[in-house]
Amino acid sequence: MSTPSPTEVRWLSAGQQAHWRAYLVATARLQDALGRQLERDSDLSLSEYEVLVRLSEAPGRTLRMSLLADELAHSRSRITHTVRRLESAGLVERQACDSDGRGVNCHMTDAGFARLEAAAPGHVQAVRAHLVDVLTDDQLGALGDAMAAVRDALEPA
Amino acid sequence: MSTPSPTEVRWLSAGQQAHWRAYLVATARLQDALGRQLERDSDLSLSEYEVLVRLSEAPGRTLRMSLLADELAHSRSRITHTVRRLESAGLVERQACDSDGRGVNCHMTDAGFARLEAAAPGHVQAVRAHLVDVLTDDQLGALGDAMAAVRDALEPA
DNA sequence: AACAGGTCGTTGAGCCTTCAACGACTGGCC
DNA sequence: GGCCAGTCGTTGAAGGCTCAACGACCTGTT
Repeated sequence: MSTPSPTEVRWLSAGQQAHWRAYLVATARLQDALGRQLERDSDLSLSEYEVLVRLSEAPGRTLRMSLLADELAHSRSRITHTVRRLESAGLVERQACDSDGRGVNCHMTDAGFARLEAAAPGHVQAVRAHLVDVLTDDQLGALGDAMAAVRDALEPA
Repeated sequence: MSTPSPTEVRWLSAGQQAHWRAYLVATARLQDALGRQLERDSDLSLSEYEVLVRLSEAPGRTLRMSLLADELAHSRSRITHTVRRLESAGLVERQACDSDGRGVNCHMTDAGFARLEAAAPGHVQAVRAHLVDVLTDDQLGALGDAMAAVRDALEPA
């Protein structure tokens, strides 16, 4: 046989499909609720918040654009746009990268840190209310392990 | 005490945070990969695909707009826009709703069904490759149960 | 030293979603 | 019957993300 026969489609079982759809709906509702809470209480989008969190943990509160993109699994273009908004809000500033002329360092300002400090409690509270406190410790652990496997299987090839 | 003291913030433990972030990154990568596959192979967005799937399962391949919105956890406005695109592609058509003068029924055309049949194998294959086949049955079950709990806790209040 | 291929970050157009406002209709209540 | 609050679906503007293309820079090769 020169042509490999188009193998039969392996559909999902009823159970698998139910799990998959639970994931889809829950994810949609979760992102909606969290984004809405942040926007309402802190005037930040989820993307902006995530960028601020990573910067707050980085040495010197500074991270290269490409690292931000990789860690958050966002496109470079998306990071550029998000950082531009953060910069025009005074929460972040760009600096040239010493070691690489192409690179751009993103540095969190004091105003940015203060904004994050103000936003974090409400966000964490929402993550608890809608996810962490809804699950048992074992459930959250299993969820995390499964998603870690998915994440690792989807290494940016 | 008339004013309830602002209770201390209950931050996430290191483990909880790791699980939460695994979820965030995996979700971002997963939606990216699935959306890209559908767009590339079938010229459909994920939203459009989801609408077609629900219609294909409905009696008469017809569903009210509000039901579509609720089942998919999408806003009504979003459903309107998605259906408008599907309609102008000839995959769907709108009909008045007999029982409710406000309602609009969305009916899947034969072309729509054919388009879904063509798109489904590749999509299912991608869901398998990136999620189902990456996990054990138990892991997928645990993931589904956890997400079902999250979904139910986030009933559109 | 010059080049080729790759990476980094940006840009602007196009698409999708959100948001607020609206008209049409319904159902309960007086 | 008439009102009134609420639901349904739509609309258009605004905002965020994707995509393709680009200039600048780096690295290894010759």
